Amino acid sequence: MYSNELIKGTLRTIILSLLSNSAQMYGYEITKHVKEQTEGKIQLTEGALYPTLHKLEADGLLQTEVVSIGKRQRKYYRLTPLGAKEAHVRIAEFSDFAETMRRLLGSIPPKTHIQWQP
Amino acid sequence: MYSNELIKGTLRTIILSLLSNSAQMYGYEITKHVKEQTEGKIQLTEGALYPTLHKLEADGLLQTEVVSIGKRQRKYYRLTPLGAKEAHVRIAEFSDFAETMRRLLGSIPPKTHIQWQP
DNA sequence: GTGTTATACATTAGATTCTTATGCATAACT
DNA sequence: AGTTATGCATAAGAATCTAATGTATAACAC
Repeated sequence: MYSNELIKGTLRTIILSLLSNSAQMYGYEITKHVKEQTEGKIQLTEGALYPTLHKLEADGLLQTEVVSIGKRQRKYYRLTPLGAKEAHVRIAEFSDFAETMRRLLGSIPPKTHIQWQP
Repeated sequence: MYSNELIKGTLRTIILSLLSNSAQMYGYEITKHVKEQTEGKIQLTEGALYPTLHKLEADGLLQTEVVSIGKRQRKYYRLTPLGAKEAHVRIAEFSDFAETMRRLLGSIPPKTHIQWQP
C-alpha cells in the first residue's frame, strides 16, 4: 500500500480511466477492480470514492443508471461525452506528469536500457 | 501547468529528492529549480512549500542553517541521515506508483502483444 | 439455522494540505 | 523612482481524504 498522500489527486483520473475502458461500472466494482489490478497497492475507500462519484456526476462527466439485483440496488456509472473527453485529457496528463516527475526525481533507473540515437 | 490536484502529495517527495541530489538548498531556490527543470509544468507555491519544509524539519528529516547574504538571510535545508533514508524510500515509492498507475490507466500499450480470446 | 463474510449504498466529524492573499524586507535593474 | 526579483513567513478558507458509523441484502460454512 502506498502512502496515502501519493494517491491523493489521482482518484478522478482513475475513475475516468476505468470508465473509458468499460461501458459502465458501479462503485463497489470500482474498488474491487482497482485493488485487484494493483495487487492491493491502491485501495480506494468508500468515504473518498462515493463523494467523488457524486461530484463527477454533478459536474456532468458521469451519468447513472440504477439497476435492481434482487432486492439490492446497484448504481452504474458511465461517461457522458464530456466525461469521455475529460478522461482522455486526464490520462494523457498523468502520463506527462509521471514523465516530468521521473526526470525531476532523476534517480530512477530506466527499466530497459535505452540507447539514445541522436 | 498540471491540474493542481495531480501535484498534491508529491511535494514531500520532490523536496527530499532535490535535497538528495544537492548538498543543501533554500526555499526560494527549490521553487526556481523545480520550475526550470519542469519547464514551468510544476510551480510550487510558497504557501505550500514553507509549511512543508517546517514540517519535515520538525519530523527530523531536514536540518537548517541560516546564512546571511548581505542584509538578507537564506535558510538552507539539508537532509539528516533519517531524511536521506526517507528520500530513497519516497523516490522508489513514486517510481513504483507511477508504474502501477501506468498499468491501471492502460493508456500505454503493453510491451507484449496480447491476443484476447473470447 | 446462525455466525461470518461479501456485497452495496451512503454520510459525517475531524485531519490534512493546498490555494490565495497578505505582510515584511532587501537588492537589482531600467 | 518605480518595477521586478529575491527571500522569508503566516493565515483564512477551500478541498479532499481518513476512519468511523449506519443500513440492508445475500452467500457461505459448519
